[in-house]
Amino acid sequence: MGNSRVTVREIARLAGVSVATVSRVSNGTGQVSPEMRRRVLEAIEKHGYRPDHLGRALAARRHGALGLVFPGLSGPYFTELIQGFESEAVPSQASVHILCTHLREDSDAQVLEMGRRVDGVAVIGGTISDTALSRLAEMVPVVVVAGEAPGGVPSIRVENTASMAALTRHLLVDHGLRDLVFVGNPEGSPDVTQRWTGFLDAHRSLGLRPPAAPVAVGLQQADGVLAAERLLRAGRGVRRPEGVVCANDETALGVLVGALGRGLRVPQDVVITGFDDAPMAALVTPGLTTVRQPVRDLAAEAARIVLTAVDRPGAPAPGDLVLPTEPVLRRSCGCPPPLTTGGTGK
Amino acid sequence: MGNSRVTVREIARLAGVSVATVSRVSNGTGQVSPEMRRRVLEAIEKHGYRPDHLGRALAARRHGALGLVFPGLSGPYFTELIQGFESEAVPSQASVHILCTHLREDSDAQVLEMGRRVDGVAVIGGTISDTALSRLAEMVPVVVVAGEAPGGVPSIRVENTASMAALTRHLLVDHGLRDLVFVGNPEGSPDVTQRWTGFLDAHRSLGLRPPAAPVAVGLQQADGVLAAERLLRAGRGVRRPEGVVCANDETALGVLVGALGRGLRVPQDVVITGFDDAPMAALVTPGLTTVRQPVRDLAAEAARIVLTAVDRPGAPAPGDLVLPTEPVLRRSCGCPPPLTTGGTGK
DNA sequence: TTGAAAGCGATACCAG
DNA sequence: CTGGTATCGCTTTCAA
Repeated sequence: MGNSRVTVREIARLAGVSVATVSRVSNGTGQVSPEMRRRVLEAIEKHGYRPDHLGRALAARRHGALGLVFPGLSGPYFTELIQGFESEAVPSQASVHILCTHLREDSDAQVLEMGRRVDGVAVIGGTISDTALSRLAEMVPVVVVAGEAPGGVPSIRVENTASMAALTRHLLVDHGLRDLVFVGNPEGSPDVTQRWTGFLDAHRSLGLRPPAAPVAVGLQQADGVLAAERLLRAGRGVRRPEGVVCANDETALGVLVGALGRGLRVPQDVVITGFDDAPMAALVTPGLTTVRQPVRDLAAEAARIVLTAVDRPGAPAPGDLVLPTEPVLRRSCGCPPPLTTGGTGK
Repeated sequence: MGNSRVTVREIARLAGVSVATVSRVSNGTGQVSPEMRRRVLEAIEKHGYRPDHLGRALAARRHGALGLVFPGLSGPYFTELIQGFESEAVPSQASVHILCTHLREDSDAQVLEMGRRVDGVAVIGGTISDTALSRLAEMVPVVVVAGEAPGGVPSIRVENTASMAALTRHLLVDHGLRDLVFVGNPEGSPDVTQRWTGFLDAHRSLGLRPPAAPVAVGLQQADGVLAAERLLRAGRGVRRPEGVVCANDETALGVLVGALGRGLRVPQDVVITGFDDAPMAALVTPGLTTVRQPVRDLAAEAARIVLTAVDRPGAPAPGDLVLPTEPVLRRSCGCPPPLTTGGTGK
């Protein structure tokens, strides 16, 4: 009961009305007499008619879809991002197209192709070239998430530098640590670049010499394990750092696993910090000191920006939004355990 | 230099040819004289014409898009799944729509709505109701991934029961362990159901009594930490299990972190195993004993099945595919460390 | 209030 | 080879 191949014309014929009337009824637009409406609804019901998305989209010249471009999604961060984005898109009847440019050569072309299939796009910072980004922005509304956007393109990100500097200062001043290392590749993502900058800033403002270079690894847990292997191997001339400041929670957890697996005690033998405040951060033993960032809100707001731009092509660009972040001190930096389990703040 | 608002008619007029010829040139179909072709290409180039996706889709009555439905993506498993799916879809010019039904009430309706926007859908098992699945299958080709499909709908999954039984037997027989527990919720996903069955089978075939119930938690790392808290708390009358068999690697890693964080030694104090052979499994210390499953292939094959069905509507359903899996014995079950780091296999 | 008809942008059949 | 034209399914003037 309800072949999906039924068209407006079909319904119009069966109800003995014009296609215009069927369209009006099925969209609730315009005025239709009760009698006509009844006849149409009956036919619609009986044949399970649902207006074809393509026909409608072509007439409206609107896809009813939003795009989301990733470098190569992995881990809780991207999961949150997708869900936050969806939480705004779905209620607006917009489906979500995703594209992982991960390691592909033709990613610029693919993103442009996506631009022809959606009404607007959110691009994660550091994913495609600025030229591609600008060209994309010429075809549809675009917002850059967690990164800098070329002129005219709005962006949204979280505060990285100051909070990472604060966290680093906490380690240097409150815990009196020296020999900190930074785990993460500043080349890879704008977020990491800014966090590395914050790490350096903290050192400099205290007149301390920061390490010359970061431990440039990726952002996955496995990368953290690799970093731990490099940093924490027993003895061997190389001095073990007092603290490992990681670009995100995932790598921090990887380092933590690596440390614990080697029999090291955290924070007594080595201090470890992350960035994100992922669910795991509060659960591991010891709890992970980190910086809380509102990933879900970030993505939801990105979706809102794009949707608004789609609805009102004339509106002024929203510029660059920066969402606040907040250090969360737990046991892994040497702070005393909180009175209740879990995080410090509510 | 190329406004995207140019249409076939525009190009036709500018090149002094008919729209049919423009279409032929831009699609490479039919025969066109070199002279015409040159004129058309020139106009196309000059105005940066690219055929509109909606117009084309409507004419072809084909969206050029595939859908992927998740329960609520999280962790490396879903990451792999998406990338595997994309790896097949993208070369076929199909964009990927995703939908996370996670915790939403109207997920059935949303999946049906998706069915109207794509040419075919892959649904992760246990995500939507069987009725919704059947109705979806009436509108577009569908394949169920990692789950059972109602009659007529093809499915693809990995072998779970036998490999989990083999792994469990290994613990019971080769390592002489008793008091094993299973971490994972069989209600939540078909994969877990089958793994729990395998766990039970191994006990029964050896005449041993398995635990009455699993530790029913989710599939994320955080759930593993919670399970560890419940299972490994010090002393307290409750006897600590000798081995913790987890439904996937993520929870196993969570349990591992929980165990190490409590100062327990693995495998000496407690044995831990997973399922997936995620990248982390080979990297942690001790290496995680697990079962390797080809997640990427699973998703790629799912995409292939859908694409084939889309291209050849008449073709017979491919039935139910089961991809092989393979136990990977590492240190966490008590096996001796391998000669080289990493897994046992190649 | 209702219907006829003109698009939306592209494809493909059928003559010429 | 090439062009005119119907068609895909729906929305939306514009008259009646």
